Amino acid sequence: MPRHQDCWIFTLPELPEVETIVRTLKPHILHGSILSMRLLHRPSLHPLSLPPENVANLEINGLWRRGKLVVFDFKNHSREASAPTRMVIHLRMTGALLPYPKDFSATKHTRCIFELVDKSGNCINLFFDDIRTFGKILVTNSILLEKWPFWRNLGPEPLEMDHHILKERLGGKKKLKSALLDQSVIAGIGNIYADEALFQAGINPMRASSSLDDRECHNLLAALKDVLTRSIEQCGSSIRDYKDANGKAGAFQNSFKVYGKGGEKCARCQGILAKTRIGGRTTVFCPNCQL
DNA sequence: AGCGGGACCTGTGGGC
DNA sequence: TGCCCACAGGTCCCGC
Repeated sequence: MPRHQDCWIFTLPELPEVETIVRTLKPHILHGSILSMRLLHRPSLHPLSLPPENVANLEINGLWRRGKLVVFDFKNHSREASAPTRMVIHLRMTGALLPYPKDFSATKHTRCIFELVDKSGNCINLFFDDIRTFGKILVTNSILLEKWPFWRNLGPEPLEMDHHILKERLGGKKKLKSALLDQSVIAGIGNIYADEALFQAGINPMRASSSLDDRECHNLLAALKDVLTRSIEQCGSSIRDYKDANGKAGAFQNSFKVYGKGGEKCARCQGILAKTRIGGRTTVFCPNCQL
């Protein structure tokens, strides 16, 4: 049976894409119950995870985002101490969470299937599809979760930050671009929004992160909030069009000023955008506008 | 401590 | 048409 997902799928899910996924998934699964978890690909389970067998009869009473992570909160009906109270999914590069009626089958990229009953009593399969298999599922509880350094060290949310905090967070010795991608400095920023925000703020990505003054930190945070907020309003960015995506793709890719545009003209000064690598990541910026 | 490089992975696209 | 290879990205890990 052909798939016609009601939720967006993305490559490279960063903060706005994960926010969009959470928002579109909520009406389908919030206050539903996960009956079971069928793991089809072992490596997709996080090494710190409780076993999939522990997932049984868990009511989803919270679904939210932290950085690039999707977080499920469970109410435990079985009252067993071993029952998970939380599940965290990192989609990494190509992960997707797709709810379908239960008679839809897996694809070759399906790594896990959650069988659930929604709040109206309909049977739903929530598919975790992941082409490149970098994504991880962590079934956990609040105590176990704190043993995961990535979670414990996750930096503050950029949309809830003020620029004094950003200045403090950027006080290390990294290059600015690397600092923005470091999830322990600030949560949720990936390659796309780092480059877009740095361009909008007119700041060179190769600068030492601690070299930014108050005004520059203020401008950078304003730019970050602006690109993230505008992207969320447009349901994120879709880098590649999945052929079966039912036309529901994000639109913010049409607003990119620098990402993927190395060698093209700068929209501001008409100079040529430079493409380089910083911290192993492709970085595009305008050497003329970004000082 | 930070940085570069490699590893992990697969689909895509350019060059020949 | 087909083959090869670079490339894309987030995070971890290793060695300098």
